[in-house]
Amino acid sequence: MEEQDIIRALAALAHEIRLRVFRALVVAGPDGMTPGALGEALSVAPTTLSFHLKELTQAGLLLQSRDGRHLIYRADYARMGALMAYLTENCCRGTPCVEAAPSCTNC
Amino acid sequence: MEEQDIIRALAALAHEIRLRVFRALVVAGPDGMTPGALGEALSVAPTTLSFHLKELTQAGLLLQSRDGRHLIYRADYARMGALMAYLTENCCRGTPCVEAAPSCTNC
DNA sequence: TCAATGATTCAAATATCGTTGAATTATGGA
DNA sequence: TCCATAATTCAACGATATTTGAATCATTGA
Repeated sequence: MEEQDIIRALAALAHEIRLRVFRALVVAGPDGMTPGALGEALSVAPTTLSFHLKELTQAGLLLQSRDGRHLIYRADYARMGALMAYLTENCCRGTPCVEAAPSCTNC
Repeated sequence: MEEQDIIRALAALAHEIRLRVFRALVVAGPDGMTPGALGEALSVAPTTLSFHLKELTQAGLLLQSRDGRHLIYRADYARMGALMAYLTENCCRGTPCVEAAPSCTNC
């Protein structure tokens, strides 16, 4: 991932609705969720949700597919992994960082 | 870290200048850097840099101290670690995530 | 105390982001 | 084909964020 891709992904996640949408989809797993289900679960208007789903998708964090008249959004785990790797790469160059991020070992 | 803290930190990092400033300070380590040195290294005007340093500091990602007439900024590794932990916490709930983020094991 | 240096704050202009309702596209079933 | 459903796109408005030069604050050394 290039610097601009990282910035785009960070910007996409740096919004209350989008962060909640992304987390909901991470929890939902491979089955993903429809905009209708997400909108109901998070109490977000269809138009507003559509705008944010587009932002997340264009940032590369979500994958979209269709099932009949439903669209299905899923978290792109590989992309999230790449973002984590980029941040971790810089985070772990110095000694203090290793001590400060012990949770990384959970992976 | 609360959701709002996470959003603030992500928003702070989601900007070209601020991401470069933060990375420069991570590389600089405990000694930190002055705004003058950062401005020269990254070719950013003093006023603009000051604005972004304030953003990063208020987001909790930087620590500020004074040495004579120089200010010294340092990356807050603990905060960065907490941010990584929050993202990792959600990232690692499902199986796909573990496979997608192998670099986490470098920590 | 005064001048010089390092850095920030302020105010104004520009650019970008976020929300909303109305209109539009896509699909499935009668 | 026609209607209902699921979701998006469009346009306009208001809210935020970013940049810039001028002014201000803090500190050191003469």
